[in-house]
Amino acid sequence: MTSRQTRPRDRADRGIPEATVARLPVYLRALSSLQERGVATVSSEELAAAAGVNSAKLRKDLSHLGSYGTRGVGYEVEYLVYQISRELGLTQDWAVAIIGVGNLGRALAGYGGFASRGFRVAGLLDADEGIVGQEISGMTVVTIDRLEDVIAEGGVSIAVIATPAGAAQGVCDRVVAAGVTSVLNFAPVVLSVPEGVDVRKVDLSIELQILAFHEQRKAGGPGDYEPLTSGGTPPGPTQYVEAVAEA
Amino acid sequence: MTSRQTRPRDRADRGIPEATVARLPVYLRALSSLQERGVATVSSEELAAAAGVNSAKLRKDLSHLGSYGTRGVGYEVEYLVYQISRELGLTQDWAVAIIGVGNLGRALAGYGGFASRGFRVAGLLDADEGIVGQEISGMTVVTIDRLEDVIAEGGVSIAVIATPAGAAQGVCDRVVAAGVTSVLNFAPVVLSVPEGVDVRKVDLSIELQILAFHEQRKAGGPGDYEPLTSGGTPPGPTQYVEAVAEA
DNA sequence: AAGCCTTTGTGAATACGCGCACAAAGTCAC
DNA sequence: GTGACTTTGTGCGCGTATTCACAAAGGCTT
Repeated sequence: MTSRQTRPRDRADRGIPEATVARLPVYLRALSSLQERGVATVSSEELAAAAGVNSAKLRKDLSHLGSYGTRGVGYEVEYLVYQISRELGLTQDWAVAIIGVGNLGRALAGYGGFASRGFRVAGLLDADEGIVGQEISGMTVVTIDRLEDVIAEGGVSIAVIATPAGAAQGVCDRVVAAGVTSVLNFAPVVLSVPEGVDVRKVDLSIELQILAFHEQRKAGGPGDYEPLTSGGTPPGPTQYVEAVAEA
Repeated sequence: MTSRQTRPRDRADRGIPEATVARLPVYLRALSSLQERGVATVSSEELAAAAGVNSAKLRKDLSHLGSYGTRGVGYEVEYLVYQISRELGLTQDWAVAIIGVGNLGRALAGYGGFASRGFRVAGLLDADEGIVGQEISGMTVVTIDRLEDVIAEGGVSIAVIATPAGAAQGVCDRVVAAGVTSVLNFAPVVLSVPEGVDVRKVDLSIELQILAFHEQRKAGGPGDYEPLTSGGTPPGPTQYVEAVAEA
């Protein structure tokens, strides 16, 4: 799961609910796919199926952008693509800096989904001098020392943090000080940022843990194992791992 | 953002709300960090701050697991770590197969957060014969032809799909047929699966698009650009890209 | 042992999101 | 031009999530 850390409330948001915003990219993807197949018009029912959502929800989401459908017919694919892109701000291009060029940073640098949506990688930065200077996906890795320069010169407004956990907060502080107001964080830490800065987090192991929870449920649930002290107070310094084996 | 595709409703869930489940891994991470620093006891206020949530929410979340706190004192870190781990099913270990060993698959294979949470990578698979046989993070990449074998022999119950979009649904069908009931999908497509199978999706470009939306808002919003035909009906086959330049 | 102080656990109020179901609006056939 | 049919846009009710605020519970000091 990913979560927003900042802006718990902000309903001067031009009225578009956060839940809707989160789904617009999904609709956009489905629409692009239809467009490639030469489909000109689509009904809410069809598009909803392609996006994996309820059709009433889809219509309500789209209604927040304005009335772009034709009753009895559906939505014009190309027009809708444009309207959603515009609403999401994808008609302008965004410069992003990727900080941390480990395995994940490399994967991100080569990810095609960025360029195709108007995101331009303005810099790859790393602290490891062994990596600095390497060529990754056609870009040369720059030393972290030049972070502020890269942000200023590239007009970077979004930073992607793919560093180890320990380095993330420090990097975050620096990019924010350099004027970045949106951060996509892959490091497994909760970043703290000043008011007005948006942070979104992607955490691979959290997703797996949520799946494990449901998987366990299907298999019978943790109820198989009784609570240690039935009902009661936390015991002293016990090895809880042993307790599992014992049950 | 990541989203659940299946199980829109399932309130025989032992009563633990989905929103709570999604936060438990975050608490667990914060607690582990405290544990490393040798902290024995933590108040809901402190832990909530570390996890980036409201303290009342934290307490209510934890109350769903039972009463593991001591009034006037707080929660015993080690005990809470154990209880959350147990609830999430992390006290047993889970075998996962990673399908698709591109940049992202490689990053996932080397991700330390898996092993430390009880997730064991039982196989790396790819369709590209040029990659099959390579050694990645101490594992040999196996051909996708042996997918069913790897799943059966490794006792895999969770599949991680990191293939190109076009291959994802096919791979998904195969892993489900082979008995996998939880799928973590990194491919930019909506997977369709039978009832009873959980799918979670992680989409890097969606996260960026959501950030772009908020970033645009801060900068003045898309209202700068007027709707094309003010108020009205979708026009014919126009180049909307031009329309932006014109505004 | 009594009282003060801290912190939990939860009732109650509020906000939010979802999906049904239907009226309004438009198309298409004849 | 008229009527039947399709599909949008949305009012409404329901369940879930979030937050506040406080009583109950326990520890600690004297």
